Amino acid sequence: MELSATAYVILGMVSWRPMSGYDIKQTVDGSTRFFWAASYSQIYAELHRLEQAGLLAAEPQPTGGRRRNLHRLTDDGRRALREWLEREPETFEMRDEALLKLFFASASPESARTTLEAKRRHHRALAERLEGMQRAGKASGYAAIVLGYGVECQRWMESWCERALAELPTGGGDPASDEVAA
Amino acid sequence: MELSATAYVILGMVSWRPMSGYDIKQTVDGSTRFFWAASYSQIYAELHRLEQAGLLAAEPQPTGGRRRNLHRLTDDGRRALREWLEREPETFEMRDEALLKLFFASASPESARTTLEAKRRHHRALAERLEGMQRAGKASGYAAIVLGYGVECQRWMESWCERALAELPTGGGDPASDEVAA
DNA sequence: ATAAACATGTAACATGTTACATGATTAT
DNA sequence: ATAATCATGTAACATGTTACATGTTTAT
Repeated sequence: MELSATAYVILGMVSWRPMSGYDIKQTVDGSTRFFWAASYSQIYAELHRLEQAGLLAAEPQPTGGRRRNLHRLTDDGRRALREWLEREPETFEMRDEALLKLFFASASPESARTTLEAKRRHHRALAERLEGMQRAGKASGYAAIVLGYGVECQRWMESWCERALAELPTGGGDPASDEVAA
Repeated sequence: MELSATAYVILGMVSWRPMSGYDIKQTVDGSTRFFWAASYSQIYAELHRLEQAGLLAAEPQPTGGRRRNLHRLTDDGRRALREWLEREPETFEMRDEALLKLFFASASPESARTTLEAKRRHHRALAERLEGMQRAGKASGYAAIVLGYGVECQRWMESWCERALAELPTGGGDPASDEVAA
């Protein structure tokens, strides 16, 4: 049975404690979002699929008249999570529009500087947000290790932008004619 | 008129020189692939759309009986590319399955080490490939700047994995109980 | 001869986002 | 009262991948 990586995000989250779909979304937004996002529609759809596959069990826990389903791992679910953890990670993707713009900047050399400045601001803002989470003691254990990665990675990217800006030729000139050999 | 970022990859590529769809795919695979990938189906579909929108013009250039279309930027196409370059970059995404596995490693603590080792190997291999491209003088100008980013970024990630491995508690113990506050 | 590379496309599928739709509870 | 938050879903759309389909030219 093939599961999407997003399914494993859900299995991993409920391995900590039983959660509702809403809880999962909040926790994803406050943690894995920076290296693995998920929307409500995806979460609720996966939740139903995992239920049907017997990897999760739902317990209705209404608060007054407001319905709520608490999802918990079944034994099969815990086994599936462990098997996934023990397989080699496959997906590593980056989509960085700023890098793309810098790559093609020869079509508008003045854009290189503003693109790099925007990228630097982006990484700084994200780094500060993640540092705030560290200071607030939001994460512990492996989650804290990954949070540390996030902070350092964003700071590295920010400082790279600073270095690149310093090395950029002033006056809008081209850093040698640009091209990639096919 | 809203264009996808992949459309701008195509506009950017043909801004260097007229190319066929096949050329574009080869060049993407040898360059932007690491921060912006594109498949043949996407490229040919976008090519038709850009043609229809008047941003590209196709020139049939068959080699004997083998058909081939050379695509070049129109004035509108060059304008669209420049306008895009001058707008703020928006998309910055990472999908890192290794980080996800590390994040949930408390469900199988022995997996943390093997996940980190796999991630380290991945970054090293990619860094070496990109360094090979640098040595081969594959890129110049802005493309070379971006290639430098790729190399340094992969090396940074590799060295982070080494540090994390060194700090990982031996014997499969948990680095404090893990959790993220909602 | 044969394989690799050149060249263009379609169809089916998978994944993921945004907008829409609904309704309850809690805080101001 | 009213807004924010909790809570669950559907529908339409956008994006992107893989497999399939076809045929030519060049290198071995």
